[in-house]
Amino acid sequence: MTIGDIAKLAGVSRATVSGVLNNSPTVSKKTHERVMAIIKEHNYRPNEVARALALNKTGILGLLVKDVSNPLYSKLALGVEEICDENEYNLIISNSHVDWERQVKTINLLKRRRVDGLIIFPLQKGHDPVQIKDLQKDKFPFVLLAELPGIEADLVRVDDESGSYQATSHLLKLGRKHIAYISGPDLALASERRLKGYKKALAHYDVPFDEKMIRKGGWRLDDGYNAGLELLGCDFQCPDAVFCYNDSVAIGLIRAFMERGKRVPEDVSVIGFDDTGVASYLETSLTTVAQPAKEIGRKATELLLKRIKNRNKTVKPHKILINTHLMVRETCGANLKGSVKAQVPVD
Amino acid sequence: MTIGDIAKLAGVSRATVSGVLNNSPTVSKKTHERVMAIIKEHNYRPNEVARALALNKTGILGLLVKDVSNPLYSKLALGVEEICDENEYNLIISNSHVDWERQVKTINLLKRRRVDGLIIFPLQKGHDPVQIKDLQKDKFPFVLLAELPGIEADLVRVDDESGSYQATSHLLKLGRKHIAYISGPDLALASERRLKGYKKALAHYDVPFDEKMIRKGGWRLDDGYNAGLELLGCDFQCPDAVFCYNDSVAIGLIRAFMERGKRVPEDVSVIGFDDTGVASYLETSLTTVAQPAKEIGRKATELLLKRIKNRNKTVKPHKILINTHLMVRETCGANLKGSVKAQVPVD
DNA sequence: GAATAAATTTGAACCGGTTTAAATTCAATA
DNA sequence: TATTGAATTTAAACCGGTTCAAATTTATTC
Repeated sequence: MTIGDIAKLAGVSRATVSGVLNNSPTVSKKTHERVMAIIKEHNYRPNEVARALALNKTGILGLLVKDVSNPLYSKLALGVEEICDENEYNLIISNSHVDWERQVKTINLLKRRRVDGLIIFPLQKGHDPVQIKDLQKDKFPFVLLAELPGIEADLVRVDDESGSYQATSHLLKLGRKHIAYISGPDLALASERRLKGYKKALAHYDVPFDEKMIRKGGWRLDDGYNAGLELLGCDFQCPDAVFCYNDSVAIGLIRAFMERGKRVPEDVSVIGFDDTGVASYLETSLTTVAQPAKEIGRKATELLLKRIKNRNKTVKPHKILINTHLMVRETCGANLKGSVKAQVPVD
Repeated sequence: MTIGDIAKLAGVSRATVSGVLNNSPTVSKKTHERVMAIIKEHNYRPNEVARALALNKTGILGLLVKDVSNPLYSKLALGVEEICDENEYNLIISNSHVDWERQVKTINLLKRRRVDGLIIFPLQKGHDPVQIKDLQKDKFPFVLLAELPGIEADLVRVDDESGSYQATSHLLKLGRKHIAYISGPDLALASERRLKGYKKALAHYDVPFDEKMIRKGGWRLDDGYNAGLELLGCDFQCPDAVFCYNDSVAIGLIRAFMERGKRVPEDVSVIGFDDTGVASYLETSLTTVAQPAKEIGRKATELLLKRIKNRNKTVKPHKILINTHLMVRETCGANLKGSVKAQVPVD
């Protein structure tokens, strides 16, 4: 069934059928109804590929993240999808798997497919992001989900610094004085920003900054576990609170502490980052800085759609910072063991 | 840049450029090189939309699941993507959000987009799956990820019965005699199959089946928590082991038990289902029946690609059952508290 | 009823590729 | 050198829509 078949059946031209499909005001009510009836009867659905070719617009967006099976990204994808849905867009999701070559190949393929725009969580550092620069040169609509040094483009990300400031302040307000920070992987700019927020909070509460309280972590449970052991093995003042780069690190660290007889939160308060779901499932539920991933996805998509509308115009890049939420649970010591419900995330 | 532009620059016809792009053996080596140079020089990339229209093939697959942010589905998506990647396909992921209307709309939109095939986790029961039947009538290539009563189609799913049999047998081998089963939501056929495997194991070990040991659960932490309280509140023999519909239910149940002074695994063994990631993060790590979601995704995609190749031929439906893996951790009582590494999932 | 204006419909070109029969070029053979 | 056959290239049609100037139909006015 093509538009031609319908036209023949209805005894009109293809142009008229096209008009009917697009609710053009120039087609008469009578023809509209007659043609529509035939369309329904034959269950005809226009070929979006042909439409895309004619309109130079596919109605498809591309989302490139490191790994959708990371809850942070899948929640984000949910937000993207929500806005896509409202605008009759579809979404192609691809994973870079932290492989530079895959990032390049994927972006190229999506460009060939003529997606209307891209949302990219770019690999940072290590290589020169030529393809991203090319996108910019070609005025191809895209939004970044992480900063890329030297590139001024639309960007949506969480406000790491303020999130970290909040978390650290919370610990300080609970009376903790010796707060350690377990950093993320070397490549993460976010880790640096969180360190900044941490320092800011210390300064604000007149607590001296101690270099020894900064430990190299990572992003996996192991990294936290090892960092925990390291902290315990030192001869200096053991921290009475730890702020971790993410939840996995926090959980690993807690395990190390528990194994060595340190109680959480009685002896040591712990706060994580992300709130990707595990946090509330733990026996002693994890206090953490929640990233509203879905919200990030929504905002990024809205920004992208705007950019698509103004494709040729030169609008200066927008940078949107999304606020985190401190999810106060048990490991920080502020809450007693609570009911099941209170600990389950809402979103 | 279009194929025509390149043709002009190279002083050949569009057909020749097309031949070059597709490595047609009829174009001479000399022309191939000359045209290729110009293509590279101008960084020309063929428009896949136009190609799709001409070839009647988009190179895009659709994946429809309930919710990608469910780790089970996002892992599955990863497997799908892997095979897509190998075959230069892209993947549109959509979520039904357990909403029948959305399922209908999504399938229709993806058909309009002329995706080459669909992988569908269909909503079960409740409604008549007309669109799925339509797909079948139209010989549209698709693979299901869950059974649909009355529909014979390509299907890939986990072998619930054998997984459940394994888990129950494991508990029996550990000497447990009073094993409860907390079921899933009413609509899940999987829950029924797991019950079957449970019964089979009991029978095999000559342990009498007790109706009172079957409890209605669900799929959320709360459901498990409530089921746990219910079990404890009864006046009959309290179970010494519980097999749960999924990990969330298991975790909820464990929480209820712990709160009432029952120790896991000392007093009660617990086994979950899915192994979606939380299991290994718990203080007492959860023994669970792992669904190899990625593998399911891979197999489903391979099956779909085959179906696409044989689009017009009538190949009888394939039904592939994927084996589960029993992840023996701590809550079943078979393992002592182990090292961190042993508990972290591999895939 | 003719003239004119307004409403509706349509033919043909276009989007950017692929395909194939026919035309052209090239090389080998007589 | 002319002939023949193979290798290469090309023109034109096609995929299934949209668009818009021009043609046609309908309605309005005198």
